[in-house]
Amino acid sequence: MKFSRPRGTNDLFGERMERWHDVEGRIVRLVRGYGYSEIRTPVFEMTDLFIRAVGKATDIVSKEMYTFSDKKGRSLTLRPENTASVMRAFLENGLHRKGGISRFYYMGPMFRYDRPQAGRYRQFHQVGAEAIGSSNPAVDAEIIDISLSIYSVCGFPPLDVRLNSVGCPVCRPAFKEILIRSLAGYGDELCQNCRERGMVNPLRIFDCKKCGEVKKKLPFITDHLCRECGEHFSRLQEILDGLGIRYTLDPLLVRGLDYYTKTAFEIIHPGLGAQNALSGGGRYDGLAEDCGGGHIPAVGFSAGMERLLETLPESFPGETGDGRVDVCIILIGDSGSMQALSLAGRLRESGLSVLTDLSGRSMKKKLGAASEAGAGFAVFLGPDELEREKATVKNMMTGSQEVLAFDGIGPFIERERDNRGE
RNA sequence: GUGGGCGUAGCUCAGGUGGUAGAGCCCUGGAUUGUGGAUCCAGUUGUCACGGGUUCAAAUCCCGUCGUCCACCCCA
Repeated sequence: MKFSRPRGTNDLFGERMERWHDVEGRIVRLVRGYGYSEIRTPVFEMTDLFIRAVGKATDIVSKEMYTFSDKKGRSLTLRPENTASVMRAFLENGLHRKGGISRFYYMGPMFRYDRPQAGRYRQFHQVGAEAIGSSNPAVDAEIIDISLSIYSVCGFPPLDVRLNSVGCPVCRPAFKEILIRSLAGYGDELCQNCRERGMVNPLRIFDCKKCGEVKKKLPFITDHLCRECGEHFSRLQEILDGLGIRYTLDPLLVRGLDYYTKTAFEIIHPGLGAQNALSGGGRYDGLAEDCGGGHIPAVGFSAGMERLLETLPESFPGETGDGRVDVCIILIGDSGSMQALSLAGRLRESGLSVLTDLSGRSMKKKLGAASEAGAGFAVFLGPDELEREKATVKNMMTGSQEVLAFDGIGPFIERERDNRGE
């Protein structure tokens, strides 16, 4: 084979594709139940949007973007995440003028140039939701509630939410100062990497897996939040408590995108290996302004589809399973293709899903394939039938069969299925 | 970007210390001339990832490349 798929991408088909659809369907029903409507934004945007929104110094922007120039020399980038696009679309379409809270969900491919690994791909898929236009911590709670429910509707046992507040432009810079001062005392104990990034973004040290000992001794941002952030955070916890939503406070939790303010959360799963985050999200009250809009507070989350599918529990209540095809029309002999297709069309009009087998293989193979496709009925069309303008209909369950005129096949199948109480 | 394991049939994998490739599943045909899920019989399937080197001889040893998996890192 001359061509292979680009590194870190996947071909989706067969059972996996079916399960994907099933999961997507459940999630869509769920979020629509919360009043969220779908938004689809382009898979590529002007590069500057991501630089401004996600942050120049983040790993995503500095080394993971698929950036290219179009024929007019404009710099475009395949979206590494979707929140920036949703905010851009929100502002560009003047949706801020509608007032109230705008609630959107999205699903689709994202692109990051990373070394592929368990649960990490260069093209991966996210489903997420954004609630734009409110600073009420109750909306944060709604978002956390939804992101947890995604897993419960897919049959997951209750998962752990790690929760933190990352402050805002008022308190975070002050905390950074405190942190940097504190870090100075532990210079030799930090790993090489952390010593370097300590200058650029000291908060990221909390992400490091090696510097565990030092992390415990550092000050926590939650002890240094400004009045507004502190109140928001404690109010959120009250609401979550009241709703019975369980969470674990994690003062070490930080987010890798610069736009986050106040609430930050992550849902993790132990079965994923190193890439253990199933979903993550938080508040981004400054993003609208970064994108050239006014002050518009917002919260959202995003979940990785591949990671969800890879950890889907055995108990996943899969949809009906078999029976995807109602009827298989089996042509016998080498004439009559047209009649077979025409009959299939008629049956489809009556609402049945129909597969045709016009291959020259053996009867045994054709019936076997029909059975595997889950067909409840096989319709034989051979020289005898064609001559009499009839077809033999076989009930695959009972094995009984009858010769019927073309017009009678649809009603017959319906009757047979009713008898079975379907 | 760094490190390690692995690349043999469509799939899962055998192929001690070098001698030109195998099994199961799948697929196809038959036993059953136009009737499935079982059984039995027969058959097809390969640039042994790619390129180079060592050798009379390489799937096997060496080097490189690519892919894949895992970890670092990062994050969904």
